[in-house]
Amino acid sequence: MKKKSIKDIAQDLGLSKTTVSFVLNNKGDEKNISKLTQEKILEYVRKVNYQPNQIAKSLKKGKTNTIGYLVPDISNPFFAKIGRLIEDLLADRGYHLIIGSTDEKQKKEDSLLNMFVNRQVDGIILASTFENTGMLKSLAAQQFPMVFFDRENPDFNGNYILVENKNAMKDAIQTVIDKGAKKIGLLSITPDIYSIHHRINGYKAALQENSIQLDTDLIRIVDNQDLKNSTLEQLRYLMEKKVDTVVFTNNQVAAIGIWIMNTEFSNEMDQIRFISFDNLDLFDYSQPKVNSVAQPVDKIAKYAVNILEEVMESTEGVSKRIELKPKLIERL
Amino acid sequence: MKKKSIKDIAQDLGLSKTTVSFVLNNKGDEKNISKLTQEKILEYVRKVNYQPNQIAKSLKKGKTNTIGYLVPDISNPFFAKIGRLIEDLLADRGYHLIIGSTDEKQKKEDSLLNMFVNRQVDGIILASTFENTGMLKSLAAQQFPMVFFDRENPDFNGNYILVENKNAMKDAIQTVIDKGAKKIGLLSITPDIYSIHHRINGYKAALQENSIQLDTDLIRIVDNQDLKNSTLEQLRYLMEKKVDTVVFTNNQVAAIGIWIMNTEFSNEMDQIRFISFDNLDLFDYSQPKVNSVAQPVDKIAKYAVNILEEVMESTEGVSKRIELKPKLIERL
DNA sequence: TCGATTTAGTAAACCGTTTTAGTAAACCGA
DNA sequence: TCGGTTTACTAAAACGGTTTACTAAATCGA
Repeated sequence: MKKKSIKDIAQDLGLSKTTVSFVLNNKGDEKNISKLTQEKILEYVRKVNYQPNQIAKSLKKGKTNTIGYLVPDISNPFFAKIGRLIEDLLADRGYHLIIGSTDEKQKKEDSLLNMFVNRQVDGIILASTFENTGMLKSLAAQQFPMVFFDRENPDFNGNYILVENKNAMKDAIQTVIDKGAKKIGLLSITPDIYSIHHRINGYKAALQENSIQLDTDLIRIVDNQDLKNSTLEQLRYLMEKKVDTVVFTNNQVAAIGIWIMNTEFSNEMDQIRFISFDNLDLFDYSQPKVNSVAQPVDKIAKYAVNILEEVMESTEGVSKRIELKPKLIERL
Repeated sequence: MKKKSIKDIAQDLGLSKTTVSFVLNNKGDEKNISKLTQEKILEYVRKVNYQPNQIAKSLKKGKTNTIGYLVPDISNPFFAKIGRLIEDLLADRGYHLIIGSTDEKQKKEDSLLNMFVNRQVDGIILASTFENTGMLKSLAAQQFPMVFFDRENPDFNGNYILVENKNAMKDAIQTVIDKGAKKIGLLSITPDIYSIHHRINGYKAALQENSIQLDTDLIRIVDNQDLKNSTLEQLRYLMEKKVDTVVFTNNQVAAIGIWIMNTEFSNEMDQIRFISFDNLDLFDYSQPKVNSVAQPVDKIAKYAVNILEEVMESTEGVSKRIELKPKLIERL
């Protein structure tokens, strides 16, 4: 018994496809289909458990009720959590999520964006690398519904859900300076990412406000291609320089960094303070204690979905920029 | 400049849709389209950056190149990680992932499965709750390509990628018994989940093999609806009973459990050993040390994709059951 | 040079919906 | 009883591709 289509149902009942379609879309009354016929159709449909083919529907309507979620890595707890929140918010509105992880690679990002568009997604929520934005520019030119989060490209007009990276980082660092920190090292992935760039600016601002001489040697960038070894190397450098504080600019370096501290430099741990942008569950357990900046993931998800919805509905281009305040969690 | 369709291209070039379609699908030579015409089409297509409408393609071909990924919670690190691995494996084969989180709720699971089917996904990879499997049974009856992982329903014939829950749990508990553990408590989410059930059986088997009297009072089940408070309550009970070891049956209870231990029972921590099924990053940092059972996520993903591919290609029903060995990580 | 074959294409049906533009019959008021 | 309105429905086009079944012209072998 293969799947029934509207055509089959119409045939079985001696009616036209049109009539069946009207009734199934609750337009029976509006279109003057008799109660009797309506009931007949609905009952039959129930009986054979008819399920409409969404693909056919999408083709005709030009709407797939699918949203693309494009992030560097869906298994990164930050992106996974926001993904889940967005999933729930969208499900209530009848949308579902198709995912793509870019690994911060521009080529992957382009090809995934292309994939999304070919699949006729109704909108995209994304944390873009903003490298070589050809594809994005073309989408923006067509007014394709998109909402960016986590990262910004100021040259690029669009909808942004961001957090106050600079200020939050500055405040976080102030907490350790208040406790006597003098030599503060920083460990980061590439500052090409806009949010990271701003966090580093926050670091610099904190030093300046406290009249601590900036030593650019203490800003260590790890190699994304070889995160583990590179982090070890850079941490070793900071340890040799006898820093009293290590600042991580995102959860990725923080997780690996603390793991390496625990395994390689466990005897120096108690002299050092840690700060991380992004909160991780493990900070609630980790030896050493870490002061962290927790991003307001619920709000990010909520704004992203709301604004995307707005963009999809409006005809003229929407362009909003929302900057949320992260929460500082002090554990030191 | 709106999107060009094959029809537009054919018109622009004074050719038929058929010819254009043949060339775009690399059937030019096979279908005897002249090199000249082929080149003309390809060049024009490149120039206007034509992108085929996948929805139309899917409708005609009855194939969407989309796989459903159905799990209790995509933001659970275990499911997020496997999701990411599957995403990559499938991307190589031209497939993409649409996701759904069930929160272990049968109703959500059913409606998401339904959604997947309506959207004509080509296959589903899922960790099912196996509660009230009406929808699943009907899918299985239609030979719908599905691969289950993490959970099993022995009444239910299908493809399973599992881990040796019972043995792995037994071995993990043996490590603490060898170090002198006598009174071992267990904290778990509902044992209705098959994998959890087996892990608890492993616990029982370990006690039996070591002639430790099973005290069912030390098996504490937390309330899924109110995880935090319930875990606190159950841990308090175990502390009062003066257990020397606490066993967590999955990452969820482990994460919350250890957090509560750290905050509420920090002074009793050093007398207690911990075991967790599922490894978490935080175990590499956490005070106390935790012996954990790490699931072979790479293998799970690889097998899931390979077998799903096999099922999708074969006409007669495939039914495989693969049981993988988890890795015991000793930190105590 | 003639019939067969090859070359280079095309028209139209189809996938499963939605939607526009109808129509035939019943009803209704004057 | 006749024209208009309402009721209850339908045929066919459309969405954007793929595929089957054709055809006209060129080429080829004997």
